[in-house]
Amino acid sequence: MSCFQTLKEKGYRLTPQRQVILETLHQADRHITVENIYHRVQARLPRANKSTVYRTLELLKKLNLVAETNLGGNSFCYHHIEQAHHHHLVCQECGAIIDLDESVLSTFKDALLREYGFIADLKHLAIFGRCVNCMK
Amino acid sequence: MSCFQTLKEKGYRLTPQRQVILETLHQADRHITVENIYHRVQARLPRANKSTVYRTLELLKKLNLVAETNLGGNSFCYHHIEQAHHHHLVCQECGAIIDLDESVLSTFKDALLREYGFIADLKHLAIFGRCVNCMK
DNA sequence: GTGACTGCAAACGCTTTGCAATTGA
DNA sequence: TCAATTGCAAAGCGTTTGCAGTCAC
Repeated sequence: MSCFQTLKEKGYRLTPQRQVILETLHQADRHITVENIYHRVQARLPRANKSTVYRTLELLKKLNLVAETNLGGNSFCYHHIEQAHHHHLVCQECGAIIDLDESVLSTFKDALLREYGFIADLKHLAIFGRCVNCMK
Repeated sequence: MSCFQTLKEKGYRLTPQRQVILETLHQADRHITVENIYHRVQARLPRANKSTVYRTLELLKKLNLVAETNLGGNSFCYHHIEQAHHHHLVCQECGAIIDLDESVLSTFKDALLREYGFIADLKHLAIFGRCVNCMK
């Protein structure tokens, strides 16, 4: 996996814990909570500790390998940064989470740059509202 | 203040604590943290307790009188919902928070409705990125 | 071999809750 | 009056940290 290389290149060690956490993030095709990551890691490395998960996520965030998102709960969600969809429409009624393509945002980003000189980093965006089904 | 009426109409009591909290939210022209609200309330009601602030904010949220926003820190920010600016551009470099007008978002919201049938509730939006000054 | 990394346990900060006393209507 | 509301203290929960032992390189 390419992120294994990235770790090594930057001088970080490729420990089993980090491998499993990275693989977990890849396998989870969408957002995933710390709790969830921890459980999946523990299934493969029973002695693994939650602090390691937190510390690894912090490292991966720093290396821009994962993105941190607040989807409305008390805890954060994470996803691997190479994934196709980086944006979420979160239905506040049924909790559905719809992936949103980058392309939809381009005109909006352009407007922000034009009007405010602001370079929007929309990797972590979550938009709240009500989905099609709940509008019926 | 109109929100005093709203409280009463819905059968809630207008206590001094709630008055002061509401006034504090009005006086704070922008987002304000629980900690900040608490300090301002305490200045006027020395015996006031932080749980009261939390409980009042929860009530006001339920009544749609205040909006809760996560501006990136560990704690949430609040602002009175009648205010003109509901959106924030948060500079991840210098921490600057720029108010963003609703109008900029209208085309974006329209696109979401058109493409996904999704009614976006953009009252609480915070957009991360880099501001003009930090781009120099 | 050695410093980066981990597990453990304890601390931390924000938020919530149970309960008895208080108070607005 | 009396249920809604408050203050207080304690618990809850996600996250962070200090440290001694371990392990990748």
